[in-house]
Amino acid sequence: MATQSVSRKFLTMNDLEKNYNPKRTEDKIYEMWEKSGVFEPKIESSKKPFTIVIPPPNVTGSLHMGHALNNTIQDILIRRSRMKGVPTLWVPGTDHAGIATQNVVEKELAKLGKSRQDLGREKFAREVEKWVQKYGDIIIGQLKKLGCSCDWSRQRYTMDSDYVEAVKAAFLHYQEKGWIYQGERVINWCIRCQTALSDIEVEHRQVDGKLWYIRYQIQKSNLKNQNENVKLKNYITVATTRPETMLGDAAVAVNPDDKRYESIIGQTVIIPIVNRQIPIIADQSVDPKFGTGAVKVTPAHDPSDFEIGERHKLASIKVIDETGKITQIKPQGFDFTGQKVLEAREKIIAELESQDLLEKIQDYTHQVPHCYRCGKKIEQLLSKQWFVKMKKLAEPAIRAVEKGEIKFVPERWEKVYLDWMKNLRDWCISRQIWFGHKIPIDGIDDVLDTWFSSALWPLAVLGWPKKTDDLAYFYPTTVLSTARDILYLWVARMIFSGLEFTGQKPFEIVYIHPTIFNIEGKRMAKSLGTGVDPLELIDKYGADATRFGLAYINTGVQDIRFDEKAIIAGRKFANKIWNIARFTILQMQNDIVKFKIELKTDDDKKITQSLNHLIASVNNDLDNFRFGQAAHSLYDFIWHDFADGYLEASKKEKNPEILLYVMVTTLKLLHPFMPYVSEEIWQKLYEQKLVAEKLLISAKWPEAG
RNA sequence: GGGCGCUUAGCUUAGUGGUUAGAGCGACUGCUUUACAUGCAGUAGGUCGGGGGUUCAAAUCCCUCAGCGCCCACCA
Repeated sequence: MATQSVSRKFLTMNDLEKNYNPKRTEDKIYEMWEKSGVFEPKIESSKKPFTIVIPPPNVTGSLHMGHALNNTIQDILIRRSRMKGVPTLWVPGTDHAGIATQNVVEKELAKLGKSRQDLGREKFAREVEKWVQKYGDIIIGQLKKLGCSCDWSRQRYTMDSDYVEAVKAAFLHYQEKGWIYQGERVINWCIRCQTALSDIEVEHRQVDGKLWYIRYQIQKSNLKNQNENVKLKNYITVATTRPETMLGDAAVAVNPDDKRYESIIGQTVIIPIVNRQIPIIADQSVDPKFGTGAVKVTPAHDPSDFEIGERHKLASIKVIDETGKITQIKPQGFDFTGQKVLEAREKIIAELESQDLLEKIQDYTHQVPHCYRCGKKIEQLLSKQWFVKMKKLAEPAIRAVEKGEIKFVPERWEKVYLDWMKNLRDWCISRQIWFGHKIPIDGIDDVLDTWFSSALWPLAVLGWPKKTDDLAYFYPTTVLSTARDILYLWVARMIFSGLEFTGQKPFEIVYIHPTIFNIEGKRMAKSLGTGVDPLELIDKYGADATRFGLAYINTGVQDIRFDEKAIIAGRKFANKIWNIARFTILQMQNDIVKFKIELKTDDDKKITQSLNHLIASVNNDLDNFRFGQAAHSLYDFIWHDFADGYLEASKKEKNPEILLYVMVTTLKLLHPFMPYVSEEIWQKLYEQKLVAEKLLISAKWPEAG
C-alpha cells in the first residue's frame, strides 16, 4: 500500500473513458513494458530461476488458436513468476520446419505453375528465405499483440548461425558414440515430397480397399508328400491388399504351428505372371487367423516382410521406385516399367483373372500410411538412409520420467510417453528435401529431419554447445507447455537429447494443453474454413478478452470446443474491471484516503475474507496448472462479490481504503490473465499516487495472509 | 487388437461424495438506481447418456452397455 500523499491531481469523469478501449491501450502498454526491460531477467545466483522456452512456431504461416491458447498459458506462468520476484525467462523463437515450410513454398510456386525443380536449388532457397523472413516477422508480431512477455533479446531461430553449430555438435557427438549409421531397409517414402520420413511422421488413415486372394502354384515335382488337407490342391492361396508387389515376392510364409501347411513348408511355389520360384517358409510373425494364414513376403516393400527376409536370408527385389512407379522388373511376356502402382495393379488383377488364379476378392477397410505434411499416400520401400540408434538414448529418458524427475500434467500422458519410449525403433534422420540442416558429412547432400534440430531447442537457445552463463543458470528449464500431437515428435526427443548432451533433464514439467476444435468438434483448419484467427479476435474484442476467454475455458479437459462467446464474456469482464476502477478512483478523490486498513463493517470483514480465499485458491490453482479454475474464481469474485456486493454496499457505508485495497489486490491477481487492462488501470492509480509500485508487471504478487 | 478422453439447461460448459446442480450466451419480465445497457434486478429451462452396484448420502466412487472423439499397433 502506498504511503499517504498530500498532492494528488484528481481525475474527473471525463479523464476516464466510459468503456475500456483495448486499441488505445495495448500497443502503448506493451511498448512501455518492453522499454522498461522487465522482460529481460537478471541472473541472481542465489535464486532458482523460472524458465520457459517457447515451442517455436513453424514459419509456415501465422498463428492459430492453439498457439493463442498455449502462449496465453505460458505468459500467465511467466508473469506470475516474475511478480513473485523470481528471475524469470521466457525464450521466444521460431522453427524452420524443413519439410512443412518447403511444402508451403512449393504450393505458392505451384500457383505460378512452377515446381522447385524448375527453379533449382539456389533460386528455391531464396524463395524459402523470403517466406521465412515474412512469416517469422508475422509470428513475432502476433506474439507481441497477444501480450507475450518474452525476452526478445534472446530470440532464436532453428537455423541461425549458432544453432547450425549446435546441430553439428549434436550430430558429431552421436557419431563419436557410434550411434549414427547408414543402413538399407524399408522406410516410409513420400512420393510427392520426394523424401524419406520417420515412422512417426506417417499418419495412418482408414481406407476402403480390397483383399485379393491369389493362388500360387506349388512346383509339381514337390507334390509327392501332400497330406490330407492339401491333397487335392496344387496351389497355396495368399491374401494381399497390394497385388502389384507380387513382382517382388521372395517367399510365401506360414506360421510354423499351422497344421494346414505343415507338410508343404520348404517346398517351392511359382509366382504367377512373374514365373519365378520362391520357397514356402515358416515364420512366427504370421497370423494363422488372418486371410488364409499364408502371406506373400515382399522384403523390399514392407517393414515386417523385410524382417522376415532378414531372418530367412531372402532377396529384396525393389519393384516400386521413389516416384511411385514400377521399376524395370520385366517378367517374361510383361512389362510394367514406368507404370503407376494402381495402373500396374489393374493389369495384374486382370491377368490373374484370365489365368483363373484369383480365388476371391473381399472388401477390406484398413489403415494406410499417409504423409503427415502433404497428405499423400506413403510408399514403403527399400532405401539407404541414415539412422540414430535409439537404445542407449531411450534408457535415461525412460528413467527420468519413471523416477519422477520429469512430470507430466495431466499425469496420464506419462504412460503414453513411456509406452512409446519403451518400444522405439531407430530414428531415420536423413531427408531428401532441400530445406534444412545439411548432414555434416562430406559428400552427403541430404538434410536432417527437422525434429533433429528441434530436439535441441531447450539447450541450443541457451547457448549449448558453448558453456554460457545462460545455460549454466537457466537450464534445466522449468515448464514446457505444448500440444499433445507433438509428444513423440518433439517432447520425447528433447528429453533424450537434453539428458544425453547435458546430463540433465531439459525441463521439470511437461504441461499438455487441450486441443482446440471448432464448435462442431472438428479440427480447426484454414483449408476447411473452420479456422478462427486469433488476431481477428484480438482486433474485435482485445487481447485481454482473448486471453481471459481462452484461460477460462481451459479447465484441464482434453478437447475444447471453441465458442467465441467465451471471448465476448472476456471483453465484458475487461469492461467491468475498468468500471470498477473508474468508480474506485473517483471514490478516492471524494474521500480522504488514509491507506490504513481498518475493518469497520461486516461487509468489510466479509470482502477481505473472501479476498483472502481468492488469493489462496488462485495460487493453488496456478501451482497446479488449473488455469480455468483460477479464471472462474477471479471472475466470480470480482463481478459478484466485489462489484455486485461490496461496491454496491459501499455506496451507502463508505470505507475507501478497503475498496482500494481489494481493487489493487485483484488487479495483481488478474494481471497474468489480463495484462493490458490491469496495467492501464494501475498506471492511473500510480499517477494518482494510490499505489507505490510504478509497474504492475513487476509489482509484488499477493500471497494469502 | 491395445490405450486414453468425453457424454450436465436450446448452445458452450463449471462442479470428483454432503443442504433447493452453478455460469456465459440465447429466451422472457422489469429497470436512464450519482462505475459499467459490454450494465442492474428477476423469471423460465436440467429424471447430470442408459442400466446396475457401493454408501446414511452419488453428477461425483465401482461395474456394465451405448454414442462421440483421439492415440498407438508389422492382421499381410
